[in-house]
Amino acid sequence: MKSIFQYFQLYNSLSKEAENAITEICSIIKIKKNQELQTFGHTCKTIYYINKGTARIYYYKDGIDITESFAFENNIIARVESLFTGNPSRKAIQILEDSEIVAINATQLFKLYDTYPEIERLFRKIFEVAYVDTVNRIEGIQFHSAEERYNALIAEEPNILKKVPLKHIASYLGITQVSLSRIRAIK
Amino acid sequence: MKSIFQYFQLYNSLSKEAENAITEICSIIKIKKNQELQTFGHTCKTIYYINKGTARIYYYKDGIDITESFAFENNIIARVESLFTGNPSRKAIQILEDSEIVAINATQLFKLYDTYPEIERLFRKIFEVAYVDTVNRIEGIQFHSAEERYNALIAEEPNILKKVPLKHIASYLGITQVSLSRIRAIK
DNA sequence: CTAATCCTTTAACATAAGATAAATAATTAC
DNA sequence: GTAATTATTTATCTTATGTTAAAGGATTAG
Repeated sequence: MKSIFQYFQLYNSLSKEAENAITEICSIIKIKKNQELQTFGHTCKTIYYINKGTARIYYYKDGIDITESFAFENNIIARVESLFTGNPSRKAIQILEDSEIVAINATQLFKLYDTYPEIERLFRKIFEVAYVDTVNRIEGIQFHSAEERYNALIAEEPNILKKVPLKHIASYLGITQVSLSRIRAIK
Repeated sequence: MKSIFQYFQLYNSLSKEAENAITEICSIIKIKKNQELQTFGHTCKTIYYINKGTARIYYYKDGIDITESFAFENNIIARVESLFTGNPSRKAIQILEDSEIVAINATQLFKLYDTYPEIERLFRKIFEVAYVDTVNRIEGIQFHSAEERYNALIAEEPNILKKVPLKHIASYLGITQVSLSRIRAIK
């Protein structure tokens, strides 16, 4: 298991004091499959890091459950549309496998930015990369067929089929479950 | 015409020294319609602010010209997939109306981050908002019809039809020009 | 272990958007 | 101002994906 500080190291190295300051505002959550880590309607004040397990961000669109994104081991998950705007989130975070999660108190984190520019820099870089990933995802959505998008997802995250129900993969890909089933049947 | 510092003020206020430091690394570019502000293949080292005019980021996908995004007066435009990764950009920036552009030298800007945490914070916030916009755009692409997306774009940017050829609007919406023409004919 | 619930597939039909081609309309270059 | 180029529309045919319904599998609760 890679620690959160090894993950941070990929973006920006931190002094021991900065690491300690972050440790102070983190807590570990053990949470079971199908539980809600965060629910709808509140302003998001937490950034999560997945030590172990799988989660998804989802919302309801015309009463239908839509998966916005998945997060797997050793990655960050946050509802940025609320975290960065202060608006209440229309989205929830659901756990898809029994998980161990680090919860970072974002209110306190943003205060640490004043004392530790290195921490502000770390999270700036983390979200810059997430931003680039999102820009690239648009290209995938607009210019690949559903079949191509499905194959690309499997190639990128080969274990996803063991971790995530197909209905969530379908909505993440922007297609119906029936369509996904048809695509899978062809092979 | 709103100055770039009035625009920055919306995100984070700057000391006079920080403003001066930024001014030092900016230059003004006057550039005519249909010119390329930046071309393919180089690592992007510039962030642009549009004082006046219109621009788009585009790329070729299987030989077809695709518009990734538009930028209008008093907004930032940057090829973040190159700026934040250091990879050469597959994308170019084209000017769509005679324009006046502020070019910010990003290499020097990133150096200023070390001296002026307030500048790092400013750009962190600018790109956090851009990131949120991109996350929201995915929702629009996946769960609205082409007609709904077209209507939403017109509602959000009513003057776009005077500024931008329909073929660019079509590729931005992820549809063919023929499809867009059909959608427009219905009304 | 069994019943109930939830997940996935299959089938039949409907529809939005793609592909290609050709006709107009608008813009640009000389 | 005219010719050449570029942009937009229209028409026809094709195809991927949506919609609805129903059946078969898998998982979960008691």
